[in-house]
Formats: sequence, structure tokens, C-alpha cells
Amino acid sequence: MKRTILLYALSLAALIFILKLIEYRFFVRDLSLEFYVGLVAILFTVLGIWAGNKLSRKKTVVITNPEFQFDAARLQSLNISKREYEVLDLMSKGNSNQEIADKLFVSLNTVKTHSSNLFLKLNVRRRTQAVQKAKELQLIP
Amino acid sequence: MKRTILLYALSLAALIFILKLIEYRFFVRDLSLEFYVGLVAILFTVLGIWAGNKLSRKKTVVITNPEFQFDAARLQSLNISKREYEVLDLMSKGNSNQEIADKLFVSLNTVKTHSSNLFLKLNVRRRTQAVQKAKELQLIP
DNA sequence: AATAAAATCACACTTTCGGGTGAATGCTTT
DNA sequence: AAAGCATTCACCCGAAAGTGTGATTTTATT
Repeated sequence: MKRTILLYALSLAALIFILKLIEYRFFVRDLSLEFYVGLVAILFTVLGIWAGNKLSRKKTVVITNPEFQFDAARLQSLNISKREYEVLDLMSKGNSNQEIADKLFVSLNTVKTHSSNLFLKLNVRRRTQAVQKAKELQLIP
Repeated sequence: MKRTILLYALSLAALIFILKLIEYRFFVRDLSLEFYVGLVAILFTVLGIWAGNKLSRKKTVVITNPEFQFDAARLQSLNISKREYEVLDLMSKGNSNQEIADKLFVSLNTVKTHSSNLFLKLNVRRRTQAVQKAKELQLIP
């Protein structure tokens, strides 16, 4: 964290130095102000992406802790429906399809349909893989 | 992904518009070039951080659980053999019996025997339950 | 009201899993 | 050497899981 901030500061200093050089050329060679500003924008966008990645990678480690942080956004982005999620949840608790069907008051075939669609959305082929992936994606505890 | 790029483009356009306004004021109020450049730098750093985060967020895959403390004593007390544990480990990673057999260079029947004994020792009836219970017992991450 | 999405179920079919039994081999431990 | 354990494998059988297709109903959204 500290090192990232330090590196950011150093990069900032280096960039400002480079910009001063460019500024010099700008006045000497009479380039347009738009070109100059565009260059600054590009450089700092790149720097921002880099710094952002460095800083948010630390956050990833925080997410790694055992405290489950439900990722509703990811659930939505995968287009997993409410019913499919319920099946996933019961699945992760070690229930068979028949047990899931009994608990959700639906037929076995319905559970199969839901789980099949779930596997497609999670891009897996078996329930064990689905559970694994769902945990990685912070969809279930 | 597409939406992020679109939003980035829109933000870019908005920023350029704002910059033009600032540029206008710059000439009118005669602010220093350094101030102007600094502002551009800050704005695009922020934009870069945001865009970078959006684009790289899908990389937050969590596999390691730092809380995991391997409980060798429990493994022994359950009389789980080395080979059975290897099967359990591969099982927890979503492998089918056939895949486990291939990875351990044994036959499918052997894996079935191991997993069957494993289920007895863990007092479960399905691989999903076995994985669940093994995690609870701190046998696997 | 029309359309789209979600949820429901069926049926046929293939694959995978799990139980039960039996058996051969090798490695320790007594 | 004998007993015990782990490891290996085979065969059979039934249960569970998963695939594919098609169809109906319910619920949201426009």
C-alpha cells in the first residue's frame, strides 16, 4: 500500500518532469494546446489505471477473508434468476435434486431444468464445480 | 464490458467539454498553465482509476482461504488414508471420478472404492456433502 | 394488450455416482 | 510367518445427475 502510493508519487514527479519537457517543446515548436492537453489526459489515464489496479488489488485480499460478502452485482451480470439461486444455495448445502425439489415444493424435473440452466450460466458441467465457482464468485458463503 | 467502454467514452467527452470551459476561463482569468495541466491530470487520473477498476474487476477470483488451518489430527482420528484424502481433495475441486482416476493414474473403480470408504468415514452419502463436511472439519481449504 | 422473461413440468436418454461384494498385491507390525 | 492395513481393481446393479426438446403458465415490462 505504502509502496504503491510512493511509486505513484514518483511516477507523478516523473510525469510532471516529462510534461515540462513537452511544455518546453510546446512553446518552442508551437504545438497546439489541444495536443498538449490530450497527451496529459492519456498519460494520466494510464497512470490512473495502473494506480487503481495496484490499490484495488489490496481490496481483493480483503474480500478473501472468511466474512462472506454477497456479490449481488455479479449475480445479476450472470443473469441468474431467483429460483436458480435458491437451487444453487440448496445444492451447496449438499442436497440432492430430489431434496431440493421437496424443499422448494416443485418437481424433480423443474430442479433439473434450473440446475441445468445454472450450469450453463456458471459455465460448469457438474454441481460440485458449480458450488466451487459460486463460492469463488462470492455468490454463496 | 461494452457498457464500460461506452461509459468511458461518454465520460471522456464530458471531460473534454469541461476542459474547454476551463480553457475558456483560463484565457479569460489568466490562470497559470500549471494549474490547468494539474486539473487535467487529476481528472484523468480519477477517470483512469475508475475505468481500470471496471475493466479489471472480473479478475477477483478468490481461491485461497487464509483462515484455513489444516487439521491433521482430525484427519487421523477419522482414519482417512493418504489416498482417500487425495481423492477428497480432487473431489472438492469439482473433478468427476473419471477425472480423479486420470489424475491419480488409477482405474475408475479404485476411485469409487476410495470415495465410498471416504463417505463412510465422513458419514455422508454424496460427494457434495463430503466436500461440505471436510471444509467444516478443516480438512480442506 | 402485447411482448419478454421466468418458472414450471414432462419424457426420453446418456452419463456419473454410489453400494455391495470379492479379490489380489504389497507393506508393516507383531 | 501371520495378521492388519492400504491400495488396487473388477463386476453388477440401482439411484442420482445431467442433456435435449418441447410445452404451459405466471409474472414483469413496455
